[in-house]
Amino acid sequence: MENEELKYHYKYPHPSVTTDCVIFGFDGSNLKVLLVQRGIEPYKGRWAFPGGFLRMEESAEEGALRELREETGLQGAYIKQFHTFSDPKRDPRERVITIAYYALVKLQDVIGGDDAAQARWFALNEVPSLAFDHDQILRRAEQELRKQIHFEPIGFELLPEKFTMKELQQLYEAILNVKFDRRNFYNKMLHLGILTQLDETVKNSPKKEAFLYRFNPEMYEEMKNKGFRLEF
Amino acid sequence: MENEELKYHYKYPHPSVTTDCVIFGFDGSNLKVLLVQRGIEPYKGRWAFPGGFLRMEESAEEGALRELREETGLQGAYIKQFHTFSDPKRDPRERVITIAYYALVKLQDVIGGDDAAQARWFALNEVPSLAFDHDQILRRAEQELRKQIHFEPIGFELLPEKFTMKELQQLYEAILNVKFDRRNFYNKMLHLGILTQLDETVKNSPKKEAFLYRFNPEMYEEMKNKGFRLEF
DNA sequence: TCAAAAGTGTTCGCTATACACCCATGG
DNA sequence: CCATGGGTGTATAGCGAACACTTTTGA
Repeated sequence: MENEELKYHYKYPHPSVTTDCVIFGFDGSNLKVLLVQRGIEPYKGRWAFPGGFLRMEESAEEGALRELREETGLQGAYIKQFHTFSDPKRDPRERVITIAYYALVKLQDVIGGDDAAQARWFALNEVPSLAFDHDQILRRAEQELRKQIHFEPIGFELLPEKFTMKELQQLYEAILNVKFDRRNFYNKMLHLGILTQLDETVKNSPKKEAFLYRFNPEMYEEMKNKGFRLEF
Repeated sequence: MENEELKYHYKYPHPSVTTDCVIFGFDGSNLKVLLVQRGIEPYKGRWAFPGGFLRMEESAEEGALRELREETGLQGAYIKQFHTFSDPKRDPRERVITIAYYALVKLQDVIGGDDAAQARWFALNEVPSLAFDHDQILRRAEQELRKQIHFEPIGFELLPEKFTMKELQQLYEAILNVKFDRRNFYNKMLHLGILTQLDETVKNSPKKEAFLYRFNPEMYEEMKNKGFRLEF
């Protein structure tokens, strides 16, 4: 018998279970996703999301965080489970169910941290055709991110500690795929009370100096208890 | 060797995968969930959600629909996947990952359809302590249902074809756990344009006759394309 | 005839939107 | 000195929340 390595036995067939992680980043203007290039068949050479098999002693969330750490060096990023994909034919080799997460990371945290070569950031509108059903997973991730941002200021996970109002606006515009009036966006955000204006300013390149802001988590918690929604 | 029945072999350990279905119904006043009583250990005698092992040739959605049909006789109900629970210790016997769905059903469709005895409707505030991590699953299902109803008029899945405005209001109040001004609720719903007022009236029991309404899916589709949100 | 439930309308205030103005800086 | 970008303010319209009135029916 050829199967001496197959030492785990079950009465009924069991699927394999993986986690996949759609990693979103923001470069100041556009949303990006981090992809890795597959080195083996199937779909060798095609790009895909970082991910891998779930270990027996870890939860899906722990598994997703572990994969994230292994493939990008990121520790304790914000991740959110958004869907489990279970089409019996989604992997040509065997039955594989994947629990999909999206991660929101600060771009500068991961630049250089990736093992180069096989990992690359892609702008959302430049993503090539992906391995497996990852095209579908990406569409779903975008959709869920868009929904999520109506309820929680998760956008801040994508920005550096200090950021300008313009960057914040461009982030929201990139996620929601709309344009806002600059002045109305300023007013709305300031009146929400979840931003702290810093004394520092920065002149990114253009003409006038711009204030830096910081996200204020205490304020946010306070407002969430009173009940509030981020409207856009 | 004692394990002649264990005819499925793998190189690495595989978890079991199940689907569980939180079935919501509405009796005109309160939200209810359909539970089944466990006949075997572990948690024998405790109540739990209908569910079972996923077959290798079906997707999770197909599996959830199959379980729903087998346990309640319901065909083609509205179901929605909302979370996958993967705590390694959530089942004391072995590693079991469950893909959880909630179903919205019209109460009268299932009354009598259940195999009696071991299936029962519980009002949400009368649910006993459940088997496994099903308490947690229920809390999460309620939460996700509440979120979902802001984006889609899924409430109509819980109502009969024809319903009164009061019933619709009580449904929203039950899901969101708030109270609305009756007159404002009328105005808002009518102006939304997704209701069709019928000529028929009904006097449920009280004093005056009440109009019946029907949900208008075409209108809804049209409005969804233009972009709209159900606000509450 | 009175209380309860249902249908319709009115008013007020907030806020989202559209838009105007001033200031600072670099070419 | 002017074009560009950043910060702040104002007016209007629309909508949600609060509330009033009328009608019907059963006790």
